[in-house]
Amino acid sequence: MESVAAAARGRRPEEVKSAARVLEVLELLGAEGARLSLAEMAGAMAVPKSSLHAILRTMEARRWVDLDPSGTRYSLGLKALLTGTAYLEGDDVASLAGPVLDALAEETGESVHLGRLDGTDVVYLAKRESRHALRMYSAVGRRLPAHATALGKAMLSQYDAAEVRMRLNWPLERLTPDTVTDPEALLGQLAEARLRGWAMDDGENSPDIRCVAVALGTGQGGGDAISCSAPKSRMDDARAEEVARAVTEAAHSLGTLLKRLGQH
Amino acid sequence: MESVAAAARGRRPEEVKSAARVLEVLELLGAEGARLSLAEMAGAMAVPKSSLHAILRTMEARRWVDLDPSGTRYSLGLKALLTGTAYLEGDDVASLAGPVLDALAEETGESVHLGRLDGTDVVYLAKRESRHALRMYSAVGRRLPAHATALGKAMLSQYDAAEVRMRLNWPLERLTPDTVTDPEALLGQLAEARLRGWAMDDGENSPDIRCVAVALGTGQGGGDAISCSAPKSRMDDARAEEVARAVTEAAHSLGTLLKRLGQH
DNA sequence: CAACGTCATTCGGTCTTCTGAACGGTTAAT
DNA sequence: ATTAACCGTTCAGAAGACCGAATGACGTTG
Repeated sequence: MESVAAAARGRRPEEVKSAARVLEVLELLGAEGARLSLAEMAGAMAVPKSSLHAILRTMEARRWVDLDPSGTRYSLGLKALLTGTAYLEGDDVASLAGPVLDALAEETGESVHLGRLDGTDVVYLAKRESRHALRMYSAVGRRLPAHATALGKAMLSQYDAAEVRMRLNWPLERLTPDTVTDPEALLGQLAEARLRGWAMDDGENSPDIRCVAVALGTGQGGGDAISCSAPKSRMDDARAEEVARAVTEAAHSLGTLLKRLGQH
Repeated sequence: MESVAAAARGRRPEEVKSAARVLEVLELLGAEGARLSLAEMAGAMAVPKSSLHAILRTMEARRWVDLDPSGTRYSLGLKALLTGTAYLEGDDVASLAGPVLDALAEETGESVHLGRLDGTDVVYLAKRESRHALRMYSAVGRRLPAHATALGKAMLSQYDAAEVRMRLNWPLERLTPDTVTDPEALLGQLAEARLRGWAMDDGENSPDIRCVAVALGTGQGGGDAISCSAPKSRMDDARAEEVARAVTEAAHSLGTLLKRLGQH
């Protein structure tokens, strides 16, 4: 008894338990397709059913989660809609990026993304879909490990090797056979990206997709980057360089817009 | 002492306090522009600063809220992005509506919305912007009182008068000089909308904007509707009828898609 | 320069939530 | 029909969050 209490007292309770659990529920329902039962969620979160039950009732009363007609499966509720779009509206980069992304998507004809580095992950802030039938899957708000994406490598290449070693989670997670997991190989790619000004991903997070990305100059909050993705069949090396020029130009023009905004 | 405890015991604690507060924080930061200090939020929510402090620390650690460099103003964090888009992805209506809205926006050249009834409010699920320079402001996730929007009236017109009287909050809130707040006038408009198949809003939530809406046949979850909005200068009565035909057609084709999905 | 206003933050006693086991309901398989 | 395996839900003891006042750190104003 004593030892457990002492251990718990040792580290300050920096977290409010039920607050953290509310957030975990939202992350879980957001990540998985949704449609989870209370017992499934309790299992996934390693939380007693009875505790989660009270929390879900609170969330349901406020319409942050919905309950199936059957009363047994939870999904995100209508109130959850508000937060995502509100984040984007309040963000300078995301709200200025719209026209720039439109133009880049128009020029290249391929899928275009704006991403932000968050810890070891890249988060998609905005996208424009390719007009081709064959295109990559992605969604605003979704995360991928930074080391396996062009966006992530473009942003990581702004830091020096020591900093990169500290920021990433070693060993690196493997998503496809082509994911770069060797530290030296990754640092080599980052150095190369720094020199030439753009980064590339060659089937490292989804097979058959190649992607080219350029970081925005503004080091604001860890960094943002713009990318352009296409199936390998439409992105050979020559085409990649061509696309890289267009992406660089887009990143530069967005960077200029942001600087102008910063000076009022 | 006893009386307070007894009163508290009388009603079951249906809500987990800190869970509810987390949600309130998200709603507050989502609704206001954001950038609120701890003291401001504590004031707005009628919660002690010290209690809110612990909750905000939890939310910040998990990146659901961000703290200014100055360390004194909170805004929504990156994790908040996930929920909104995930809700839309998991929703059959919203995910099927894309092409239908595209076509309607193309055909009319005006702003087009998909909305859902939630209590007394309409929530925007998706939008397509007008190609005209002069256009209405709106955002996915935002709410407006149902009685002051074409979308809301289209959905309310599916219920009978008694049900409508129960569902709305009386007296009706006034948003503009033209907002209909008289019960009989509103019920009259709903009856008219039911007969002709579409509802109209004439500057009732934003001055100078007219809007035409049609409910989807599927009574699924309170109801959804599609609308088309334009400044009065581009939407006289004749044009409104023309637009109503196009919106009706779009609503019908989306309804058909949904029925097909329902039958597998 | 000092006094003030505002801000986030800490601290211990009290009250709430959390918890694990038991309950009643529904569906599926035997 | 009976069993079994889920589901959500309840309850009283135990653990932890909540609260108000006091503190420290700013930046601003007189």
